[in-house]
Amino acid sequence: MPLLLLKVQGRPIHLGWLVTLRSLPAFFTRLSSDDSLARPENECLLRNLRMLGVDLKMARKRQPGVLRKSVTNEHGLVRFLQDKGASQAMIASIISRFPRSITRTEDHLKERWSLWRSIFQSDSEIISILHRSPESFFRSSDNDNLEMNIVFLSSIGIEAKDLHRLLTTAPRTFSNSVELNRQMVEFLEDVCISLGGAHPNQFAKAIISRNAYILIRSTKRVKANIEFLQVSLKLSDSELLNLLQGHGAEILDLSHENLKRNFSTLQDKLLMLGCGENDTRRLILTYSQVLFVSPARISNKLDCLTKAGIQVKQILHKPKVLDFSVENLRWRLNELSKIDYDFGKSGINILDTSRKRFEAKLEKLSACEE
DNA sequence: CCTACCGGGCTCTGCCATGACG
DNA sequence: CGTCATGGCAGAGCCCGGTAGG
Repeated sequence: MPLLLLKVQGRPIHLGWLVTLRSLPAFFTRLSSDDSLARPENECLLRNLRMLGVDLKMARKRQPGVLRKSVTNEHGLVRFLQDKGASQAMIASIISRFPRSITRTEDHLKERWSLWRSIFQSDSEIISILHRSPESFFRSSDNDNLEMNIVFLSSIGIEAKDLHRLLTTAPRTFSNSVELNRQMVEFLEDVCISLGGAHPNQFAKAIISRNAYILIRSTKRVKANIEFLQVSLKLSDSELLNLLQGHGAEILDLSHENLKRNFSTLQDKLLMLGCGENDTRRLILTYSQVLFVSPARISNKLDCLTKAGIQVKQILHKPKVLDFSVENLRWRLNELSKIDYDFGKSGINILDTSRKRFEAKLEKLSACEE
C-alpha cells in the first residue's frame, strides 16, 4: 500500500493515532512484503559476482538472501579456492550453485579445509568434491560438529580408508549433526540386537562400510525397508542379519516405495515365467542388487535372455548376468547366435564376464568352428 | 591355461520444508 | 518477517579383473 505509506511518511507521525489504528499489524505486514520496499540487493556485490562469472539468475533462485547482504567475503573465498588450485570457472560455478559460500570467513574456511585435509591426501581431491557438490562443503558453518563427526566415526571403528570413501562418496554425512549420525548408528546396532546378533558394533560398521550412503538416509526409510524385507521375504532373524551385512546393505538406500514396487513387479514377472515365491526369495538372497533394477529394465532383461533360449532356472542360478545392460546382453546374445552357441549344453557363464574376456572367448569359439 | 567365483570401482546431488533465531 | 542451518527426499546399474582351484 504505497499510497498510504507516502502519506504517513509525509507527515509527522502521531503516536496516539497509530496505536489506535486497528489494522496496525496488517499495515506492517504489507509494509514489509511490498517488493518495492524489500531490502534491495547489494549492487556492489552483484558487480563483484558478475565479474567473477557467477550465474546471478541461478544464485538468486537458490539463495536470494545472500545477494542482499551488505558484508560478504567473495574475494576472500576466491583467493582461498584459487590458492587450493581451483579454476575461475570452478569457483564461479561453486558460488552460483551455493551462494552462501561467500559468507564464510577466512578463518572458517581455513579451519574447515584443514579438517577435510585430515582425511584427504591432497587439496585437489577436495576441490573436485567441492566442484561436484558445493553444498556438501559449505552447507554447514559448524566446524566443531564436523570435527566431532570425524571423531565419532573413528570411535566406532570406521577406518581411515572407509572414512576417506565416506567423505568422497557421501560428503553430506559430515554435515549431518553428529547427533543424527549417532542416531543412525544406534538404530543399526539396535536392529542387530533385536535380530539376535552378537556384535552390534561390527554390524553397524559392516553396513556403513558396505553402503557409504547409509548415514545420509533417514532412519525412517531404513527401518521401513528392513521391516519390508523381513516380512515380504519371510526371513528368519539370522537370514535378515546376514542379508543386511552382505549385499543387502545397499537395498536400504532405495526409497521405500521403490523397494516395494521393484519387489512386487519382480515377483509378478517371475511368476509369469513359471517361478514360485521361493525362487524370488532365493534370487534376492543371493543377488539382492536385483531389487535396484527398475521394473521395465528387469522385465526387459529377463525377456531378452529367455527369448534367446535361456531357461529361467539358469538365470536364477547365475543371477549376475542380470548385472549387465540390456544393450550389452543383446549384443552378446547376437554374437553367440552367430556361432550357434547352445546355452542348454554350454551354460550361460559366458555372459558373466568382462567384455575383454568375452571377446577373447568368442574369438576362440569362432576359430574352433572353422 | 582356463573358468567360476567373488569383490570392488564408479559415485549421489540439488532441491524443498521446517525450525531456530534475531 | 528474513535468513540460516539442517533433515529429508527423488532418481534408479554396469562393468572389470584378481585369484583359487581345476
